[in-house]
Amino acid sequence: MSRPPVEQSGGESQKSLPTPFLTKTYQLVEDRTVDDVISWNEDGSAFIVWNTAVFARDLLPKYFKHNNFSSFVRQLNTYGFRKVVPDRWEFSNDCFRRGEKRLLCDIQRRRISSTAPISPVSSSNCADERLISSNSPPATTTTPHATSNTAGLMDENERLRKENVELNRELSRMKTLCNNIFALISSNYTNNIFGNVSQTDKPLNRFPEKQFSSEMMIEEEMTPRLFGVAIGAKRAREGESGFGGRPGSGTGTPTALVGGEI
DNA sequence: GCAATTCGGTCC
DNA sequence: GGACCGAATTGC
Repeated sequence: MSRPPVEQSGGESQKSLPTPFLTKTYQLVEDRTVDDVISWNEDGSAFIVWNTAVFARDLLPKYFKHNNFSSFVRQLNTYGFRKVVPDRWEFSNDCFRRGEKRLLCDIQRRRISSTAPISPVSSSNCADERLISSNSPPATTTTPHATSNTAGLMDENERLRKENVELNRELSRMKTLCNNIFALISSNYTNNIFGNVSQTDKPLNRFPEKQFSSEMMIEEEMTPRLFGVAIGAKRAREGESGFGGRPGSGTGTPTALVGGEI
């Protein structure tokens, strides 16, 4: 573990070499022997400092000339890293990924105290991507520097278009899933409130008989809900005045349902 | 000259 | 209060 990295002085240098900070940080994250202190996240898109105290005390001095965690974080911010999870020290940069060390070359330190504005031509560099898009993934196999010309921009545009289609598809799936959840909750809730419909033949994982259309989804969205159940909406049943029971009193509480298999 | 480090400020 | 940034300082 933990030999301080050797500064690259030669090798493949048609690109600008990553700065020592980036290479050292990458080695730190890669070092499997300190995974309990700092490691990649599950998908390798970010790294996590699990123990900031140990990290600052034991690891920082080995790689840097200080043991100040806030200085380390300051450096990360300078290189465009973002803290991505509120309750833990997980930092992400689109060009800082497991197994993609060569992408480090595309991370650029933000200019400080210079009067020169950020170059508009090289705005596709990952370090500045936050100015444009906070979490778009890096270009896959094409060299990121190619995006500085028109063809590159068109490629990027096409890639984003495809990504957009895929995300819309995902959104649609999620809406359907949510709709099913609402329907399930509503069904169970109704059963609990109105009449003791025989519980024996109403297992929890039974999906409702009725199909939910997109119009119903819109209606659902327009209707105020409590725990996914529309409130203030007309009920088909007579003789009931609004909520007759307490939602929490039944077995169909949202937490119980959501916690289960859908 | 530039990167690294530190301190203090701003913003939400 | 946490996350991030600006600027001054330091060191190579």
